[in-house]
Amino acid sequence: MKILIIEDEKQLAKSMVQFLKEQSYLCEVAYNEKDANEKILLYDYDCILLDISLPDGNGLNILEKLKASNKADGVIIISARNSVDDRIKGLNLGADDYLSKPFFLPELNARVSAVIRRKRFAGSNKVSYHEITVDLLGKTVTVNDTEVDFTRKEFDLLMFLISNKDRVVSKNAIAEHLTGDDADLMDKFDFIYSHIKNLKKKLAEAGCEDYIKTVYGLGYKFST
Amino acid sequence: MKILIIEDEKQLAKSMVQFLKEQSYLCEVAYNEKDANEKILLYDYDCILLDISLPDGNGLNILEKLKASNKADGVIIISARNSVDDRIKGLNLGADDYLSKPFFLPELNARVSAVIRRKRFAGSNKVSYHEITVDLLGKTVTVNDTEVDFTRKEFDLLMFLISNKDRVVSKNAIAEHLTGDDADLMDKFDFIYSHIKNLKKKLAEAGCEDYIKTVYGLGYKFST
DNA sequence: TGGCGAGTGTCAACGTTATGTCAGCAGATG
DNA sequence: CATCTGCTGACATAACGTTGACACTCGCCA
Repeated sequence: MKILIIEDEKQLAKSMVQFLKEQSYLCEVAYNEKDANEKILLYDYDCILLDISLPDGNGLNILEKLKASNKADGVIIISARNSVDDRIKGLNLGADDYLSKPFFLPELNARVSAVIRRKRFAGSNKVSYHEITVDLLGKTVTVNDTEVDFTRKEFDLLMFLISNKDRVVSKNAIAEHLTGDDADLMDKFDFIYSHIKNLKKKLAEAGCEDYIKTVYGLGYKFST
Repeated sequence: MKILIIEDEKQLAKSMVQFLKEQSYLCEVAYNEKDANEKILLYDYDCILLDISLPDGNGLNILEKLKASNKADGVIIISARNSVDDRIKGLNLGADDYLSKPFFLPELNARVSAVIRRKRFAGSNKVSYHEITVDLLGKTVTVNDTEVDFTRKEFDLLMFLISNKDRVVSKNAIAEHLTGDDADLMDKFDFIYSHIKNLKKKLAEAGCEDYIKTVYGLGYKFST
């Protein structure tokens, strides 16, 4: 189990490392954004402890990058107790959890192991549904062994629907998922209608009709 | 999405309910352990907000019971800032998250939706009653393996009746449940007659007659 | 740099569905 | 029987979803 600690307070970072090592985790530390980005490229961590308030840039930037490359899973945000907004932004950006400074080390441990436990059940890089296969890493979709082109938003939307197959996803959830956290878009659903429309169209052209069902008053559901 | 709030400070409970209702969650409140245990038996909640320090017994008891009956998933512990030990105990007992008092309501919301989002990946959520099966996530109802279409209100109503099976539910309770908190509708029952009528009709068409019984002067009862 | 084009979000008009209201009738109650 | 409660179908309308056309943005390449 490998953990990345992104934290500029060296003393704190040190004691975290020491403590987590005792729990037999492998730890690496990044003291700034640049450092962190490099490490993230090099290795897939099981858990990332991210201090939101770094000196050389907001930690949210890192989180955004993580999310963009589908690695935001397993991130625990660490923040000063008063920056509630950042924490909420972080959670909405896909962070798994957060911890307020100052915290107790046993608490850190409880959270880290909870996150790792959770990630185990997350699964692989390909998601299939009948004749549709989505490759998360390659960002491609194949229907009956033919590759179909989707734009990025369409891809994200399809992903989101498929990974929630047989469940109704609310438009709120979709908006949240597609925009990250663009407050302006959160309560406007027109753009969702647009994407749903395009997605349905492309799927239909590929021979997949009626997979996306609208659930009146609630949202959409991917099912047969 | 249904949330149970276990909290003895009535004023706080009230503002939580108000806020969460705005986010379109259905809320119920229990002010003490006894009350809480009863409600937990009656319904599967999507999320339980549990104040650890209740007057009539430690909230951890409730959590232990929840865990014993496999319902600890989705519990968010609420505790006074200083009782760190309780929080750690809670997390180790399987609670999903915690929140320190005092907290900001948007933070509550972020955590609740995170917990619910997480639960989505746990597996489907179904409730059965004889030949009727209700899929809460898929928002579908199957009767003898045939899917039956219900509108949202009908679905909610059916859910409410089933989750109170064998008990008389007053029209007041139904109105409260269906409208959220629309004061205009609270004392008008015509719309309930309407929904009951439609519900009965659709159930009858699917082969389920006489499940919904009228209790003159009191309300309705779902039973065989 | 400036212009092109795909990708995204906005909008208005329209079709669809759900939901509450009502008036009158039916059934229960005492 | 008088009264109160509940049932029903028809209806208005508000909420919702769909569509196509369009405007804006942003990366890309000349």
